[in-house]
Amino acid sequence: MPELPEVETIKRSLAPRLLGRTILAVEVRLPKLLAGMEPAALARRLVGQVIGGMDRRGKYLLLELAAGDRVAFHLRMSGRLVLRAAGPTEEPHAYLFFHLTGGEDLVYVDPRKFGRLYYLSAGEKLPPPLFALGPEPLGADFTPSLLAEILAGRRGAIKPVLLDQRLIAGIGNIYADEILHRAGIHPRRPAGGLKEDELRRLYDAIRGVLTEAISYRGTSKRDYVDGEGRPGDYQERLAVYGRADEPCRVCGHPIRRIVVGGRGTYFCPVCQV
DNA sequence: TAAATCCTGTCA
DNA sequence: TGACAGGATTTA
Repeated sequence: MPELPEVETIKRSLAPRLLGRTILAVEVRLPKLLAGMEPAALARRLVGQVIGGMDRRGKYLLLELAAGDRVAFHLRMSGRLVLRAAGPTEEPHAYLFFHLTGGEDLVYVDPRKFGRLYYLSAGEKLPPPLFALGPEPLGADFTPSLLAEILAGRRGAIKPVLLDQRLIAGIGNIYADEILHRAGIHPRRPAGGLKEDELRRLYDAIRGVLTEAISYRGTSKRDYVDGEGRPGDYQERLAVYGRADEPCRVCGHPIRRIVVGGRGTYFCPVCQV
């Protein structure tokens, strides 16, 4: 579900409200969420710890504990992390509860059960999926020349490259399509074959689309809400994603849907070459 | 490079 | 009823 702008929005909505709170109890209703760890072991580690802040790496949401340990959430397709008043819940897909001081619970809800949680001890090496992440596309070190390096020599289509978290961290299916439309690049173009001006447009589109989407607090197509349960607004700004047969906002030609790298892909056959 | 897999919900 | 869904890993 959530891509970089959505995870960033959740982080911003939760961070000020979680800061300084103590975890009183942990309740796990879906053990497989824990990626190998026993529910009792997680509770042992967390109870009594004070929350020091939140961070984001790619699509991972990091809950930072005052002692230096961290909890990494990956929400995958349908995960939500929300802070709300404590109390018994029979909500069908609420699978993890952090009971906090201040009378609120941090609750993880995930109908499709794809999400995962990793406990990261202070100073410990990151587990493979986090360790292997590519650069942050909004970070200072993500430069046009770094993008050129990442794409150089790749014969595969550009869209799956944008989706590969080991190459660039945080772009998902919605924003890959939006970025390629803004850049005027066909999703099946070989990644290593872009001309210099196309590379520059792609770079600007990556930073521009992601930054704009954050300012609109993410895209809510179905499940996504921020840490307070509020949907985002960027769905109203989407140029191509989910708009098959509707007119391109730039040229009026109908948007097409194809499959690229196994993912539904929306693009304008006139604007994107 | 593609398909299967993990899951449930929604929509045509 | 079948197709599809904002993700990622494993297998062929």
